[in-house]
Amino acid sequence: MSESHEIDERLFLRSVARAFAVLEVWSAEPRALSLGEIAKAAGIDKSAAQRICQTLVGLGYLERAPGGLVPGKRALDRAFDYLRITPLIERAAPVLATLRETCGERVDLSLFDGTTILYALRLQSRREAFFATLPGRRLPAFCTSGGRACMALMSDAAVDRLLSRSDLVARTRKTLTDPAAVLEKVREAREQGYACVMEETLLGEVVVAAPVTDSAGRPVAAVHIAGTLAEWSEAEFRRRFAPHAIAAADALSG
Amino acid sequence: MSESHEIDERLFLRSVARAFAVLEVWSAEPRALSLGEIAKAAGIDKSAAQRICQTLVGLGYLERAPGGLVPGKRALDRAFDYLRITPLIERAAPVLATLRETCGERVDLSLFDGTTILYALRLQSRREAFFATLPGRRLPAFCTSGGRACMALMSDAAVDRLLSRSDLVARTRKTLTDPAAVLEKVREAREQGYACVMEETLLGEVVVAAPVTDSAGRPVAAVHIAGTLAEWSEAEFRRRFAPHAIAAADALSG
DNA sequence: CCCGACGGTATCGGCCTGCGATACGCTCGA
DNA sequence: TCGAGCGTATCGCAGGCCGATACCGTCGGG
Repeated sequence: MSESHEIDERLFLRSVARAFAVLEVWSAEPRALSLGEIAKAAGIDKSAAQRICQTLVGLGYLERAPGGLVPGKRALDRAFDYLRITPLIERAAPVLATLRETCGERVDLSLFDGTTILYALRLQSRREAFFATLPGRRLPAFCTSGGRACMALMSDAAVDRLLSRSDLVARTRKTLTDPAAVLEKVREAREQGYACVMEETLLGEVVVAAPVTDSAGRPVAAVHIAGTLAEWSEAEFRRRFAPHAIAAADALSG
Repeated sequence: MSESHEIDERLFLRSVARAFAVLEVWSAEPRALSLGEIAKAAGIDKSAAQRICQTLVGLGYLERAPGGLVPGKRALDRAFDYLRITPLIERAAPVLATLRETCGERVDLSLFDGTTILYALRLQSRREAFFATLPGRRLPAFCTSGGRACMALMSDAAVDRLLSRSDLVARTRKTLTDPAAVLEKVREAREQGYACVMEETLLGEVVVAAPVTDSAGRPVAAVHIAGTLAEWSEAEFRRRFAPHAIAAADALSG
């Protein structure tokens, strides 16, 4: 995913890393897990798993449940800290609310992180029952509208590097997995100022997205507007909503 | 806050606990922090803070920012794991969406945790711009509608214990801080099946809440409906929305 | 019925890892 | 020109963590 910058291993705390490796087990296996399962999935022995889990339960980051252990409520506190401290989130909330009212479709703010995007704010549309539309969801950048919008602000070489580090696996039968094809879409987004993705993460879904930059002009996030092909044609959706996405993203940039 | 169950200290990993102590520093000091500040706030020396922060940056749980370090995006992934695994959240999402449509006011699902409640799902009303209405926010149980609704399902003795462990500090000039007065409100909630709190956490705000139980009948969460006194009288708000809160909470219980 | 596999729990000696004192170069503002 | 911060880097000692091992339940199958 994102290895940040090769950390000096002399200052690396193995026990801390193993504790987080334990917490991360549930992202691949979302159910109550036993000590043995945790140990195997995290690549540690049962003794270490025992010590780590006891500690994490004591701290509230894991909870005992019928059938084993599950993530604890403390995880929500840490996420809240992140959302509260990040100025972009605070600025984006009212902008997205307005956008949602104007457009009537689902609008999202996603954060650009390495080879992925991460939904931070999501305002569902009235008609769509939100299921699995929770903040914190992470998707690959290469096949999402927000990801491509962000890539559009990078050089072709940087886009190539990102794509080469990505796991280019198709999520639907329409997902583009050829790096050259993705790059072509990124170039189109660069020219238009927004990206449009059709059914590449969810069949029947059309999404336009515009990039949000930091003060140095680097892409850090994207504003998405998502609709369904049951109600819109691609051309009509682009024409109608792309300008709004761009305007909102601009308001949040810099 | 919630010490769960006194953990065997022979199996307690000090280095892991210190790493989380570092992460938790930002909940009291929501801004970019330097190593020295982190060390002082977490009660460790600068060397330990250096090693822990290097490790957490490498793992993505902290990020470098102008002026110091801030929480990292990985926190959102862990919160997502929690929300995805907890069956109550999944069941609650469509119920709250319907409730939001029916009532037109802000509706929340809060989780009952020790002496506090924790907002897990929040659907803002159309007219209110949401600011600081993020999931993950934690409030004391004693002065919130959801907290009192949950306490109503406990024995008086258990409520007393909870109140004695709580920090009974007023949030507004209307907050009840006398344990006996709070207990009286809890008894009222026990009789009525829901709690109503007026301006005790936010001036001008009225909230009704009903408790959600697990299969053993223990309170685990609450459904809130919140409005403003600019639009509603207490009596009218209770009459109109309490039945909906109770119905939704019942649907999620057991 | 007894066994083996699995659950969680507990113990312990030894080694390696994390500890914390210390020092360095840098950028501020006084 | 300081001194107080900042982040960074080093290093020997000590003791905290490691992981093998064992224990006691509860299953379900042979």
